[in-house]
Amino acid sequence: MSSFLAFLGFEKDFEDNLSSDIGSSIKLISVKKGEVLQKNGDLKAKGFFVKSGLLRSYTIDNKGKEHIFMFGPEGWIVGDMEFHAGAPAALYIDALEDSEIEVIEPSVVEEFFEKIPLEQLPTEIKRMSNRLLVLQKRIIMLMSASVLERYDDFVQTYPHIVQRVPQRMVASYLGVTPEALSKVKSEHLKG
Amino acid sequence: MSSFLAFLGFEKDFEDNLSSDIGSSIKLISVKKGEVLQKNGDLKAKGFFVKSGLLRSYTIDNKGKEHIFMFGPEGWIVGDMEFHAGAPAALYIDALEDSEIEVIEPSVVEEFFEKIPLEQLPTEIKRMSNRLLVLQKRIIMLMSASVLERYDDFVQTYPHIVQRVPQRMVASYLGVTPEALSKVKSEHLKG
DNA sequence: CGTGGAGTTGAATACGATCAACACCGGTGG
DNA sequence: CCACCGGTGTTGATCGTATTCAACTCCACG
Repeated sequence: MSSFLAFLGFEKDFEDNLSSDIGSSIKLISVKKGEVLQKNGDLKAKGFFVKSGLLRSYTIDNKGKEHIFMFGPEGWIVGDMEFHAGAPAALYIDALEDSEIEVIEPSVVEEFFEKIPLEQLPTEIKRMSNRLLVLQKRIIMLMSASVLERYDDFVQTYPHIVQRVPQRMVASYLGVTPEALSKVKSEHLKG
Repeated sequence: MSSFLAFLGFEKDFEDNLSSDIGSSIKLISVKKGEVLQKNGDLKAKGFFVKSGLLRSYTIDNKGKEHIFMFGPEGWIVGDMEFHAGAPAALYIDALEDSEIEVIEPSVVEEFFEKIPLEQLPTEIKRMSNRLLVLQKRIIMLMSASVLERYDDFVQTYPHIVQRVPQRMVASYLGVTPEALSKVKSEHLKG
């Protein structure tokens, strides 16, 4: 049984496939680097379970600048929380590497609720609450930590991601420009 | 049945008491304005269901500045997501008004999982996912919206809160200084 | 009255954004 | 093999915005 409630929380579950849980409504696709899976404004946002490769979700503000909301390496589920209301998607989602993706239709979530074994529930709940914790921490960092502190925290929390994405995307995730991150890092080395 | 999974997601549930669900491990307390319910570093963070009054959760950064993470008016549950790991609390929680509070021990969450009626589950899940959506939106706003945009969004989303807390606390929630918010607002009126 | 918290305003400062130039590297094609 | 190119990252100069520090007003409350 894979982590399905995790759809809601983008939780990691490395071991198996979603499709073994719920046969219907899940299809496997291959996407190439740069391919867009979901656009801002799309109706009926979907979930994307990453079997291999790397996705990202992001917004584009009214000045055309990208802001990365999250990265999705193997075993993670990338999705837009707007999905549950059937509301238009707030996030873009595209591939940073060639990837194998299982696409989860919103309707499957309902289906899942009727099928979940009870003993599985606490685990799923913990995974969701863990995601809430991650978002809580991100908000606190954005409000109260310096760029350097946020960068150090990111490197420590996601060391594998740092090596796979260009630095300008880390900057985007941290909420600063690539130039600012570059300068802060070089300042740090001198200090 | 009140919203208990909501503990994880700070969800609102106006109608009834938590204590009717699970007799044990819940105690009712009265706190006065200014009273501190939880400190940063406390072991075993608790949940606080607000029967009446108003709570807030916040951090204090290494320069001594407060940053409000959330407000908790009647019917909301305020808590620190660190609770689930038994980790030290990351947030302070105190009362902005005299309040009646039901204190939820972490152990009760486990107990709840064994008792929840199945037909209640989808509702609880939706509430949790709604909280994830709220946090997602907050992150996006912090990264991509101006102070004025964030303020307008806050007023529209929580009109009742704006009237009950001093403006400096709204500024703290938005991630700016009270002076900056004051100036942005007066600029806006002229324009 | 007087006191303290809240909000506003102004001046100086700090920090990140913006704009521009350049070095570096990895591919591609001549 | 080399010349070219696009993407990336660095650095510098300038600009804009929020922070900081300070003074002042306003009000609620003793």
